[in-house]
Amino acid sequence: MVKASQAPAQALIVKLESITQLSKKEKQALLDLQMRVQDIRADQDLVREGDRPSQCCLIVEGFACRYKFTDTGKRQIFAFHTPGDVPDLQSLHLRTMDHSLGTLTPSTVAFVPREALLALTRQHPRLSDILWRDTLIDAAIFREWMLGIGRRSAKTRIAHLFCEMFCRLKAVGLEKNGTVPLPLTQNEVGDALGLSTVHINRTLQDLRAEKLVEWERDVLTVLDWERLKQTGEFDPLYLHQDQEWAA
Amino acid sequence: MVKASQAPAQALIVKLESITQLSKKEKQALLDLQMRVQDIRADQDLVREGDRPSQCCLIVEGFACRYKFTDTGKRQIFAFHTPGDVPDLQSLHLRTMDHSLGTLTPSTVAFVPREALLALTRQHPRLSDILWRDTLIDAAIFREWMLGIGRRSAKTRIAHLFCEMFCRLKAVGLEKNGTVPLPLTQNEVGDALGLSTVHINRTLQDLRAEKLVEWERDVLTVLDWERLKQTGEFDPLYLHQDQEWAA
DNA sequence: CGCCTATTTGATCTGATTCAAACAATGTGG
DNA sequence: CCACATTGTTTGAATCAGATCAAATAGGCG
Repeated sequence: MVKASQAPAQALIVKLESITQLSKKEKQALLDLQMRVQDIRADQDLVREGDRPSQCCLIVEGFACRYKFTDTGKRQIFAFHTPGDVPDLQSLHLRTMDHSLGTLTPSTVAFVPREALLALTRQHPRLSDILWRDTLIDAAIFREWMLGIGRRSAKTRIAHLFCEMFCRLKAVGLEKNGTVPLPLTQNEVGDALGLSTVHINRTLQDLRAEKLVEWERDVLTVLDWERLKQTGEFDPLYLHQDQEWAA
Repeated sequence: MVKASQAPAQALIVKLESITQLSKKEKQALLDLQMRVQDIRADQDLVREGDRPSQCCLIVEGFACRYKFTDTGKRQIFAFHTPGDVPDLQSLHLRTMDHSLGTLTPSTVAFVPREALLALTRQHPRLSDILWRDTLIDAAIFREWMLGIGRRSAKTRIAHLFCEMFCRLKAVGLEKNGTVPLPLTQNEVGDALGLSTVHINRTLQDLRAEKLVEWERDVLTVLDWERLKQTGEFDPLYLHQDQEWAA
């Protein structure tokens, strides 16, 4: 039981340690965090626009995304989330959800009471800073996506997304010789990049033909990092993985 | 001297009080905040991508924006900022700027040392929460813009921006019978919405013809709020002006 | 095997871009 | 106070990146 309830916190620790070193005491505080772990099917909403959640979701395993629909029924995906992420950390300080959060694959999710997290920030100001920092990086990613959607070509956008996901997954130890898990459909990528599925498909064929990446059976393989980076106009600065000031 | 140095903090207080009530002590702490006030010309950068600022900017008067260029020289504006905003509050926890911040009009800006703000968050956890909350609202606005750029038509996007600016300016007391200051060029609006200046101009003519708004000499007049809201698919939820949980 | 979901292809259409130039407003120096 | 420069708005015409519609193919799985 103890073991089972600690694995989830461990995912969070790995994620936060990809940002900065944690003290023994801080790690223990995270391990002591009250949480309810649950396995969830693919394509299930964890929180919905309009909800007033009293808990936050920690992705332990699987992929999730945040999204919202237009009045005319078009979906925009704002972010993809991977193990260790707390996609709705904003619920700590914003009562009502202005968008939804759902799983993309079968996932393990740990629900942490808002009150418990709030108490954590009071008792550990440094952890508070790190969590704040995490939401700021989240925002930086939004901006970068915005730049892509608003000003970059389809090809650049897709290459950029691949670069980003590769870096982020690598940071939490999910990269394995040039390969990361990326269990998304072309439709989902389209909704994330503001493009139609058809156009994603065609552009993907370019990228493949140019031998920059392979993307099959939910696994992304980077064949030529340098050229992919260049094609995607990718500069990882905005991911703030440098760790400075995260102390 | 005292008076002059307090006016700037007052702008911040007004802004934060549009989010939640502040105690006397908290207000005093803000008034005591160390800051250097400066008048700045239009179109000047306050902070640049790559900078490692040791201070944050408080807009006391005027309009500013955050932006970034594509490798091919296209600009995306991420946000417009108005008096009371601290557009680069993220510098509190992210060392390197991943985008730039510049004035749009002649402005008065107060520079607050990062250390002073950091100390403030340590001494006043509730102010810390409110500032964190503010950065989360910032992120919510990014998401909404993303939704617009990715999935909405030009007309909807522009109408939406007008709605948002109207609400935000009203919240800080800058609305005057259906009118708010909006000193932007069509080119700037284009760069914010991911559209060309020409297309902005043509779409604006539609909006005008439909008698939804007037926008002349830097002043936006809303003629038909209900239909403007509807055209812009505008739901102010994402601005989180409700004040709940901001305590 | 047969169902369901995802990918791929083909053909056509369109919202928005681009390029180019005219026009209007505002400010500047002589 | 006017000529002129500068910046922003408006118009027109041609073009294009990406959307849409429709249908075929391919995988995965109970």
